[in-house]
Amino acid sequence: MTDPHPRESLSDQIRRGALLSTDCPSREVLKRMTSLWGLLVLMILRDGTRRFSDLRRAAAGVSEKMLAQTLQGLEADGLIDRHAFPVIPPHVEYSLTPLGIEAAERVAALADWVEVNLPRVMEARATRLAAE
Amino acid sequence: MTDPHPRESLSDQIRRGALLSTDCPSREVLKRMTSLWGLLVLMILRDGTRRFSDLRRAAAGVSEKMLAQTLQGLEADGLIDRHAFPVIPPHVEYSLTPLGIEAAERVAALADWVEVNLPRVMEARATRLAAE
DNA sequence: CAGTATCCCTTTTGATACTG
DNA sequence: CAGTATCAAAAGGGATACTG
Repeated sequence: MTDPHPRESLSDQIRRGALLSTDCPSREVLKRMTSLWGLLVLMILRDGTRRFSDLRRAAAGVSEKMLAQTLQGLEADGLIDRHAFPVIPPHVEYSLTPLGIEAAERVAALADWVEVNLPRVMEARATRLAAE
Repeated sequence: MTDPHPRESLSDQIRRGALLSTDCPSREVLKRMTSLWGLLVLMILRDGTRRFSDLRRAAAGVSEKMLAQTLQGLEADGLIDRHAFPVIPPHVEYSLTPLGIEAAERVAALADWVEVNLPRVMEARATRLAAE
């Protein structure tokens, strides 16, 4: 079994097809982080610990199924912690791990860039539309 | 028509549902940037101008349909430039716009983080698996 | 070469109902 | 409360054939 991530530049990895190739796990990790709900969960949890139902409210529009799926994926990746209190009714809290804090920062940087530059993007779309 | 992006903190926008709400265009922009092919195209073009067929080779596995669709989306967003030479056979070159260069940097930062920290993520997944 | 058009299959997602 | 199970709807994406 060869290491799919030798020490070479990122663009070299792209050329070699290692980065994000179908069989590279990084693709899945990136997907979970940049999916709409994954991204929202990471950003919401930057503000602190949240319960399942809090997250449902904060990530407006998410279904129970998708939220549960998203949380499980991020937890498996080690980006968030799940702490269940053994009480009835159930009480479960989610929070970012140190790894998740780092990840959330990058994701937030990207989302922030889009928010800040959205006017420029919208202008580009309008200009293009007007030209037709 | 009210401005969906007033000057308030990002987390306030999330709470208000403005960021990435179904009817906010930022969601679509982010989606194009973080889609597998969108991300790859942005990163490949960081190395310089490429022709359509070059991109097909560089982004191994992409279909003509998806590449064309991706390029049109990124072009409409003002992230890449399309320059068609009026010759036969056709010759079309794609490159990053100044806006696209900024965007590509953020995307690359995220992808780099995932690549660098993949071992930590994989370890988290393995640990979790072993605990069952 | 650089696409577009069409068909079809797979994956994703949402609604709803149910459980510990 | 915090999920799981199930089914139907919708979107995503590939293979192929065709065009300027």
